[in-house]
Amino acid sequence: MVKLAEVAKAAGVSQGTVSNVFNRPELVRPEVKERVEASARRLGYAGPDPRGRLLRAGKVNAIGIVMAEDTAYFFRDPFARLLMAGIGEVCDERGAGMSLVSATRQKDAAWRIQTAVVDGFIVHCLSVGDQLISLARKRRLPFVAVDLDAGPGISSVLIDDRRGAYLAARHLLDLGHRKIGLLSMEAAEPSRLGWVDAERLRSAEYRTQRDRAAGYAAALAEHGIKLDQLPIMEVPNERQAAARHAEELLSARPDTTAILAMSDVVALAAMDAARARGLRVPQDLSVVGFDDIPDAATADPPLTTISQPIVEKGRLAARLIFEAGRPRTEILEVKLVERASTARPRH
Amino acid sequence: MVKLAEVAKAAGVSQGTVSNVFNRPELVRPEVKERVEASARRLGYAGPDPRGRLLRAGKVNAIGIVMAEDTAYFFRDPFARLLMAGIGEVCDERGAGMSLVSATRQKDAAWRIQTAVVDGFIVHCLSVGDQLISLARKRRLPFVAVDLDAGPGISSVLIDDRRGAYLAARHLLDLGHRKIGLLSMEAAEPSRLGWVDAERLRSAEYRTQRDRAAGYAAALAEHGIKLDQLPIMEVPNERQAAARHAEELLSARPDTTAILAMSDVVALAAMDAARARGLRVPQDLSVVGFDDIPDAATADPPLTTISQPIVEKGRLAARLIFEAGRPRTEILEVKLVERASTARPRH
DNA sequence: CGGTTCATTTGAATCGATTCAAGTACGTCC
DNA sequence: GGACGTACTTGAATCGATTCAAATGAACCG
Repeated sequence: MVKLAEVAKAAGVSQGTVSNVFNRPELVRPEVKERVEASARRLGYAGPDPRGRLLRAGKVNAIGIVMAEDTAYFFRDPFARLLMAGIGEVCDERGAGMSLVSATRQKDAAWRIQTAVVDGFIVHCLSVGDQLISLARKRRLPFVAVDLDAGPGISSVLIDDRRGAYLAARHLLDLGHRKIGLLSMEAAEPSRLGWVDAERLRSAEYRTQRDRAAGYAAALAEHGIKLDQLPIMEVPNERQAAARHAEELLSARPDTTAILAMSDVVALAAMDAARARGLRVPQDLSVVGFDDIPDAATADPPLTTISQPIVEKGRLAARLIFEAGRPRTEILEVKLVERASTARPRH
Repeated sequence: MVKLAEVAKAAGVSQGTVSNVFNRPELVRPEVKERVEASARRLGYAGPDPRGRLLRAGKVNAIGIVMAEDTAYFFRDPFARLLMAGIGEVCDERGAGMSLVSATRQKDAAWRIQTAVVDGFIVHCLSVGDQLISLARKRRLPFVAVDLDAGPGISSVLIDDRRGAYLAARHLLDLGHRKIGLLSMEAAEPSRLGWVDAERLRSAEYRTQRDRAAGYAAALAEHGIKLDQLPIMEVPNERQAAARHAEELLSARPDTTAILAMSDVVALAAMDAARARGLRVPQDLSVVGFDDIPDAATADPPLTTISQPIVEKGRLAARLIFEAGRPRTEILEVKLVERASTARPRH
C-alpha cells in the first residue's frame, strides 16, 4: 500500500504538506496542492489511512453495541431492532458510527470486546455476573448497561420490570382470571426449556426475569394465589419455537383461561398456539405480553401488553455514552396498553 | 490514559515483555507475568489499545456496510434487515465485525467512508453514478456492490430485476387483468412523489427501477399494452406513506383491477389502501409485490410476489469481500410465488 | 534598505502498540 | 570446564498518519 510519506517524497514536499492537502486543503497553495494530488493519483494513493489517523487523533467516533447474541439477532429481534434504531438516531445526530459486537461464545467474546475499535460501549445483557460487563468495563471507556442495573459506577438504562409485570398480572386478575399460565424466557444460563418451577424464576440469574416474576407474584398475592400454583414454561424468545411450547402448556392445562407472557414475541406465539388449538382470543383465552413491539398493535387481535419505551431506551443509552458524565441509572416508565387480546373469562 | 510503556517501566521490564503478557502469556515466566499484571492493575492499565495494535497489525477484522440511508433504516426496512442478517452470518463464521456506515447527506458521506475503520465495504446503492461507489472505491479495499452492476473491476451481487418484473406482470396479464396500476419507488434523486410518467421509469437513474419497468413493459407489450397507458405513482418505500399514495391511485382510477408494486412493503401498503376503500383483495383488487419479505407470507391475504434470495445476497456479498478474488458479478435467481393476493378480475 | 507581516512549508515528535533478531542466564552433557 | 540448548527478555524498528513550533520567503511599509 502506498503511504503518505511516499506521496510526499514523490511530490517533493514534506509529509505535513501532504497531510494538509487532504485535511485542510485551504492551507496549501493551489499549485502545490495540485502537484501533490497528481503524485497521489499517479502512485495510486488511497488517501490517509484511518488507522494512522486514529492513533494520532485519539477518537474513533464510533460506539460499539454488545449483545450476547449472533449478529443476525440485531436485525431479527423486534426488541433489539427498536433499541438499535434509538441508538442509531443519536449516533446519526452526532455523526458517530456504530459497530456491532456479537459476543456469543465465551472465548472470543473477550477478544471481540478487547479489540473493538470504539469510543464507548452499550452493553445489553441480563445478569450482573455477566462476563460482558466486566470485559467492557476493563476497557475503561464510557460504558452503559441496558436492562441491567450493573451496580454503582456504571450507567444503566432500565425499566421497572416489576411494576410492568404487576400491571400485567393485575389486569388479568381484575378481569376475573384465576387459571393463568406463565410463559417465561430463559431465566439463567443454561436455558432450561419446558416446565420449570417458580423457584427457578425467583432465583433467576437474569434480573428482568426475576423482577417480572416478582411483579406477577405480587399481583397474584393480592388474590391469595401463589406463583407456585401456576403452570410455568420456559421458552425461547422466538415465535415458532415458543408457539410449540405454548401449545404444550395449553394441552397440559386445558382449563387455562389466560396467559402471561414475558415478551410480546412469546405472547404472539401463544396466540398462534391458541389458534392452532381452535381457541379464540380473547373469548377462550386472554393473552398479555410485555414490551409493546410494533407487531403487538397490528396483531390479530391486537395484543394487550406492557408498553416500554424501547426506542427511548436506545436513545438514552447513546446519550449517556456521548455525554459521559457521572455514572447514573435511568429508570423509564412502563404502562399497560389494553387492546383486544384480553377479556373476562367465559364463565 | 495509561499506556503499555508505562506499565513496562513500572514493572521494570521491556515493552516487548508487557506485550507478550497480554498476547502470548505462555512465553513469559509466571513470576514476571504476575509482576507485570500487578503493575498493570495498580496503574489502571486498560489493556493494549486496539488503535495501537491496529496500526501495527494491519487488519481491522471488520467490514463496513454502506447505505444511503439513516442508521435506523438498517433495522427498520425488511429488505435491509434480511441483507444484513445474511452478511452477519458470514461475518460471524469468520469472526469479523460489522460497522454500519450511514451515508445520507452528501457532505459527510465522504468523510464517513474515508474514515471508516474497516477491511472492506459492501455498498448497497442503486445508481452507478452514485458518489458512494466512487468514494468506496477510492479506499482501494475489497469492495462489493449490491443491487448495482457497478461495471468491470467491481464485484456485484444482483438479481435479474427485469425478469422478476416480467414474471409479475405476466402473472397479472395471464389472469386477465388489463387495468393495472403501477406503484414505483424513487426512480432517481430527487424523488418525485406522486404521479409520474413512464418516461421517468424508462430513464430512471436507479437500475433496479429501470430494469423492473422494462420487465413490466415487456410483459405488457405481449398483450399490446404500453407502459405509458398505466397509471404510475412514485411512492416512498414505507408502508404508511405508500398507502396514502396508493389510495390516491385507487380513487383516481377506480376501474383498476390490479396493482403491480415494486416492493412488498409498497404492495402491503396497497392492500392497506384497498382495505381502507372497502375493496377486497383479491376479489376486487389483485396485488403483486416484489422481494418476498417475511411479512409477505403472513399478510392477510398472503401476498403474491417475486421472491428474491435476500439473505443469500447478503451472504454472497460478504463472501466476495472475504475471499477477495477477482471482481465478479453474481446474478441470483428470482421466481414468482403465487399466494392469495391475486385472482382473476371480477368481470 | 531594514523591519514587519502574512502565507506557506518543513521537520521532528508523537500517538500505542507488535515484532523479531539478538542477547542473557541457566542447566545439561560430555 | 566448555559447548550447547532452552527459556525468557530486551531493544529498536515499524506501522501511517497528525500536529505545531519554527523556518522560509515574498510582499509591503516607512
